[in-house]
Amino acid sequence: VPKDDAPKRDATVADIARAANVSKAAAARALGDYGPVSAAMRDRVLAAAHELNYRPNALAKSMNTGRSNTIGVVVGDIENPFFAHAVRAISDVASGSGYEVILTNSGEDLLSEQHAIDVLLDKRVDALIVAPSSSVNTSHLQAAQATGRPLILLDRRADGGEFDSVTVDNRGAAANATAHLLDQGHTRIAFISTLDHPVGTFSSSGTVTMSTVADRIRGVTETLAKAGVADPAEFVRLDANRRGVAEVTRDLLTGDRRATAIIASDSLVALAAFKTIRRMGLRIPDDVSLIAFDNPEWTEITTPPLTVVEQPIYELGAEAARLALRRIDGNDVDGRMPVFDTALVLRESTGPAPRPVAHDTPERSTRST
Amino acid sequence: VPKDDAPKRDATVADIARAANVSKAAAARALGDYGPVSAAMRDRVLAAAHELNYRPNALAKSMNTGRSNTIGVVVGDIENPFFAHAVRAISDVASGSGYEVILTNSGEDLLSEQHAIDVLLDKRVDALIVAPSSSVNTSHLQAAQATGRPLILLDRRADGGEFDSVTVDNRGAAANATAHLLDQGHTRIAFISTLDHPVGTFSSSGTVTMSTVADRIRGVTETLAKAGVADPAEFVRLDANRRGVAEVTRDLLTGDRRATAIIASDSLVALAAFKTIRRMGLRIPDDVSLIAFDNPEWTEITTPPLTVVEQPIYELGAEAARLALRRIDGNDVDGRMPVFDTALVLRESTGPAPRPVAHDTPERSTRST
DNA sequence: CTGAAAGCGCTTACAG
DNA sequence: CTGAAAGCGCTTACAG
Repeated sequence: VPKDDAPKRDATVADIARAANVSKAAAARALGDYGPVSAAMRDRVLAAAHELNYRPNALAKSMNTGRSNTIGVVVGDIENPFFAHAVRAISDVASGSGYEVILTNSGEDLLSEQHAIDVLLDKRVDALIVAPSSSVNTSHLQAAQATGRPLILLDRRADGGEFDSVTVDNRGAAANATAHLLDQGHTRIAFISTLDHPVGTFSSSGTVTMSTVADRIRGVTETLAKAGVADPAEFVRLDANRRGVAEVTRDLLTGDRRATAIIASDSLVALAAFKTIRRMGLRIPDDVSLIAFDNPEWTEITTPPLTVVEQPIYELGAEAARLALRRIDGNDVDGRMPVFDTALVLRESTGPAPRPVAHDTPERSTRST
Repeated sequence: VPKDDAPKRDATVADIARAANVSKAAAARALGDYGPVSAAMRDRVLAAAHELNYRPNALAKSMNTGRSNTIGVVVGDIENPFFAHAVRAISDVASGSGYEVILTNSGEDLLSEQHAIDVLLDKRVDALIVAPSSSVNTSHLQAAQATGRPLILLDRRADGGEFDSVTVDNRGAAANATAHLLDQGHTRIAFISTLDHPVGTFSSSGTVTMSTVADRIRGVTETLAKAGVADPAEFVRLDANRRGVAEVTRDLLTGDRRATAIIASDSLVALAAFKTIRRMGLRIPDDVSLIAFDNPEWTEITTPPLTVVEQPIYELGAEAARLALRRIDGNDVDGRMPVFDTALVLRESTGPAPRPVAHDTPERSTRST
């Protein structure tokens, strides 16, 4: 059997050194472009490297330098356009500085998130960007931070430590949306989110562990309370993940005390709610007003186009990446917790609240008085 | 200065061995769970590891084992729902087998793609899944394959080698869409794609380097030719990336010989075309029929809902990942080039071709009999 | 079952 | 500028 069969093994510096007839150290210097090498020697080494199809082993390099030029990212759901856009921004900034991104999906599950972070840490990523599924259960975040590697929270804050975070003013955003609806005469304003929340009516915001959602609920309920609405959290629904957005929407819009407006916590929820409203034969905004968090392009071409809360998603991701890079470089960061503003984009899915007359609803009338 | 300051350095097997008073080899065996260890020793080692917050260095492990438990993925654009969905599938399958995904965006740029592949190869990924931006310029793909690591092409084929690929029957899909339009009386059927193609009318399919697009063009033009349409490629437009979908759409729908139907090569193109058509004051499908490749949920809630070519995207990604894993395990694979079927989902954006009367078009009439 | 040694492919001091 | 040696943190044979 001839030995020039298949070159299964990758060429190494040693191979190059041998082929170029120089010491390993010299070959390594020429290849890695560090330390002094004579032009002649460099040429010989590079030629040999090219000849043998040399590819440096980044793993070996990382072991020595202690840096992997990699940023680990953990998001809730890559398929949510919000995260897709943010990840794109992170990738752009990272690769602009010679870093690669390892992406992981937590599915908004705490255990998956913990595992993902462990794996990324084991791979010795230089920094971690994570959208934590819980702002309460943060021992894994603290552990990650304890390794000394930079950790930046994306879109969500967390308790139990001094974490860098890049977020949006969710409370203000929700307050604005709510105020807009109040202006139009709405008081029965629903908020739908797809947390992995126990089925049932929302009781106190103390149980809401995702910071974005907690902030938005606060924005809604505070604004309603200030306007004199008796039970501001009456139409807050957080169990859309378990029950399905469709069912939650249907319930909200059926019965005696039905909601006249819905705020959807992301574009996916808005889409599902929109479909359900249509299927119920209700009109937007005549029967129900609808506001969506996030502003994907399709919200402009529905009938009617959607009123949305636009978030600076790309900036959010880009800033998280920049923060991470600065931390990696050991710089003490000033703006450790930037908070971006949102914009309420008024389109046609919001309108005056329907007059509170009992119209053609097929349910039995059970009003005492 | 006290030395119990900050434990900057990560704990290593050596540290654990020292703390547990055993040999490095024994500690390594207990930690790595390979080789024989007595229960007592294992307990002592594990306790020490826990105490010192030991995290195995996956880099070091990879150097020895030659496997990184990582799959490198290169897509054209993470923000395209097509790729987001496919990547999700890849992640699901990969993490189900203990693999992580390193994601890279090529922006459909050949140089970025080459660079991305180089970096991933240097990081010693165990396999590569790439959606090649060109099926002609494939030297980097051949080089990647020459390293011996599995390479699976996603969504697109490539010349110049025996590449595994997971694709869809694009020719058939386009043919079906075209036939449907022909049935409705359309003959001036446009196809719009956002390649980085030189501005100008499409001439011969030989210049189209992306296999999916080339296949779709073939599907359209062959079907038109078979139906007796004189110049089947007359309304093929591949320069939407440079000129913008809006401008291309406007041109197609203006003038004497205007298109009566448009096939959009992905949901992003469809969205832009839809907007433009509306802005022009044209009705869908009365004035123009529209078919989109891909079936994101929003296509159901536009007015009218879109007729789409649905691709089994998740299956595509999942199968690519499965193929990669099988290749990693050294199994010779049977179905090296699975081709999935698509489905034409009829909704309301396609209808009878408008009667060929000269209506209220504001341009000068320059027909010489 | 346990330990000492060599090696993975690089980089980092340190002498010539 | 050049080379020999040690080391990064593990795993892999190989003797006890």
